[in-house]
This record gives sequence, C-alpha cells and structure tokens, in this order.
Amino acid sequence: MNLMDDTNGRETSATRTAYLSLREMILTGALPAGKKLKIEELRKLLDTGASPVREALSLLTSDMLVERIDQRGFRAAPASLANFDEILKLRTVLEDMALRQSVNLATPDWEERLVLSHHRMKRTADTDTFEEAHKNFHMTLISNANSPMLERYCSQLYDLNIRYRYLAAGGPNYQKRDITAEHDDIFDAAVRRDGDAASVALLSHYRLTGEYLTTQLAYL
Amino acid sequence: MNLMDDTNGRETSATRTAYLSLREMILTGALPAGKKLKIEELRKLLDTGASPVREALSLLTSDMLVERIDQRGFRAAPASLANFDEILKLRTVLEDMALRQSVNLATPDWEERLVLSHHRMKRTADTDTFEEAHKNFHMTLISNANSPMLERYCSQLYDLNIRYRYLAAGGPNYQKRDITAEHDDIFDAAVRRDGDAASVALLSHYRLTGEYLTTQLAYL
DNA sequence: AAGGCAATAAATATCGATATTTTTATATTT
DNA sequence: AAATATAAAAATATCGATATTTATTGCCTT
Repeated sequence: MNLMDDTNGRETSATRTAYLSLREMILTGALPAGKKLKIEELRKLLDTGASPVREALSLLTSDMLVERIDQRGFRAAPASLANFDEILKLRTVLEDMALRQSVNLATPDWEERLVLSHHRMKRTADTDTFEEAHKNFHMTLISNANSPMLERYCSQLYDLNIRYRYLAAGGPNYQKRDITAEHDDIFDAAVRRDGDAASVALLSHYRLTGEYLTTQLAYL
Repeated sequence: MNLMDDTNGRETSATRTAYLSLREMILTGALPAGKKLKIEELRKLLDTGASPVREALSLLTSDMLVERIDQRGFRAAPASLANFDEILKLRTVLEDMALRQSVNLATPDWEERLVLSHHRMKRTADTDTFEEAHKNFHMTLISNANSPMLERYCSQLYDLNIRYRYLAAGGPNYQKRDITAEHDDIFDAAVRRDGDAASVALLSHYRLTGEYLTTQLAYL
C-alpha cells in the first residue's frame, strides 16, 4: 500500500499535480470546452485518488476554466465568441491600467527583469517553450504595478485567452504578423519609461491578435 | 448513521452550507483576517465533515477571501490598507465600465428590476437585511452589461469591500453622509439612461466611501 | 547559554467505502 | 403513441481512517 518510491518526483502534492495536468488539458483542448468532467474518469486518467481530482477541479473553478454545478459535478468552461470578446475587452482595460502603473513605478530591478524576459522570449521563438516565455514577458511587463490582485486578474485572463488560440489553430502558431516587432515596440517604450507609448503598443498588439482570432473563431 | 431528518432544510449540500457560513464569518470578521483556518476546528464549529470544509475553503479561495498554502493549509486572507486601496481602484475601473455598458444596453425589463431593487433597498434601511438589498441594488445596476465575467469580478470586489466596512466599524453602520441621496443620484441617472451621469455619481459614491474607510482604517 | 538535532505532537493530504442525488431506461396508463 | 410514474444504474457528495508532512518541544553538544 505504501508506494513511496514511484513518486520519486518529490516535493509536490497530488492535488497540485492534478491541477497542473488538468489545466494544461483544458487550455490545449485535450479536454474540450463544455465537456462534462467526471471524477472517476479523470481519476483513472491521472492515476490518482478522487480527492485530489475534486480539489484540483475546485481550484480550476477559481481560474474560470471549470464550472461547478452544485450536486451535479463539474464541466470544462464553455467557449464562445461572446466569451472571447469579453476576455479581450477586460484584458485591454486591465492590462492598460497595469502596464501604466508598472511603467510609472519603474525601477532598475524591474528593468533588468524585463530585459531578461524579453531576451528569453526571442531566444525561444519557434520552440515549445515559447508559450511559457511569452506569458512570462507579458507578466513581467505588469509585474511592477504593485497590485497583486490586478496581476492575478491579468494572469487569469491571459490563460483564458490561450485556450482560444488553441481553439483557433489547434496549436500556438502565429500568422504573418510581425509579432516580434510588436513585442519590441512594447518593450522599447517600457524601457524608456514611456507609459503612453507602451500602452498604445500593447493595446494594438491585443487588438490585432483579437481580430485575427475572431475571424478564425467565426464558427463558434 | 442515517440522520436524514435533522437536515430538514433540504435542497442544499453540506459544502454549500459550509461555504456560506465561512464566507459570512470572514466577511464580518468572526474569522479575523490572517487567521489560520484549521480544518479540524472548522469541522467542529460547523458540525460537518472535513471534506465539505476543505472544499468550501477551496471555493473561498476563488473569492480571494481565503489563501491556500500548498501542503500547509488555509488562512483567512490578510487585510491591509494597500489591499483596500487596490480593491477600491479596481472597483472604480470595473464598475465604471460595467455601469456604462449596462445603461447603454438599457431595456424595460432591466429598468423594472432596477426600480424594484432600489425600492427594496430604501425599505430595508436600518434593518439587518439592508446589506443584502444594498448589494442587490449595486449588482442590478450592472446586471445589464451582458458581461458575466465583469459582473463576477464586480461582485467579488464588492464582497471584499464589505469586509473592510466591518473592520472599520465592527458592523455595517454608515456615517453622516447622505447615502440615500447618493444612491438616488445613481438610480435617477441610470433610469434616464444617462451613462455619464450615472458613472460620475457611482464613482463619487465609491470615492466618498473609500475616503471614509481609509481614515477609519489608518491603524491597519 | 546558544544553536542545532531528534523525538513527539499536530495538522494536512489522501484514500477507499458508503450514502445521496441525479440521470437513464423501462413499464404503465390514458 | 405520448406522457408520466417507477425502478435501475451511474455519478456525486460525504464520511472516517490512515499516511505524510510540517511544526513543536525538549535534549544534547559545543
């Protein structure tokens, strides 16, 4: 009964493992939007107990990636064009605020973290760790706003958006747009501490992405 | 073992009951900010099992009323002036957006719900159901924005703010300000579908409340 | 006496089993 | 044949017990 050795990947709880796996599966579409999430199924799929699965699903509810229907279990949050529009609109408002605050409070330390995250993102272009580096760059941009709740909302909305990228393309493949240049614009403005310009560049970045995804998602 | 009769208040799960109780206790300060929330204690306090308590705490994490520290349990979210300021700032931005959208999409049905919620709030002034009616009024104001996520954020932030009102006063007692007049201003502007005026009135309402609470909370 | 180590105590996380509720399938009645 | 009631099956919610992990206390060494 005590299989302590097969969990050689120490220092992590079953709940956390389940949480990360399920999150990944929902973001990438392995668990499609709207799908009923049966505890027993997931338990077998992840090879763990029912309690960690339940708790992981509860946590995903915070992230709005899972819906909980009292007494009737869980399901992957449904996707729709309306929902995508909502996410986009909230994102623009909140990230605008966050980025301006962040630039406003600029410090050498933040600047260095920004340079680093920007560099790493460029380095990982076309690799499968780009997704991670990309999020890290965007989060670093707003990480100096000194507003944990705002950052949390932005992070949440960012993740929700990822799902629509996968829905649109079946994977994180960007189109002809020069994304790199767009990122550079945001980065440059931030480093020279021009909040207005940074915000304009960021919003333009989101607007373009939004328009592209909207056409791709027309069938939703 | 089957005590089916003592749960005569049917149609509710143990988790939901625990969730509501704990939420109330945190909002009113019965469970003070920052306090460690031990499963066993709460289990006895609420006279229920450990699973519902655990799950309720997970749900409260979504509401940012409880913090979860992996492998080290839960605690009531800490309170601070900085946190209060953050809530206030986010609230003004998001409710401004929500109210404008709501007024913009005004319909007869919404108007009627608004009239009703306003009336009920005035009726319950000085009773202990005022709190509920007050929240209902504010939520009705933005309920026509057609943006579930935005509404959810606003609702969350509203609740977080309640806690600071209790922290400031030990109870929901307002001060000399003519709150009723402030509410009437918002209400009137909304009904005559003047989004700008409604937003100005609402933000003024929040700003005044914010200033009052800030002085009361100086010791935090 | 201060700092660190070991043993103990406490609390959390997880599991497996059971009770409840909801859903599905079947039969009965109009 | 359609609609409703009933029975069976499936799934969720809950419980109680156990295994792990973290925190505490006292003891030993320097």
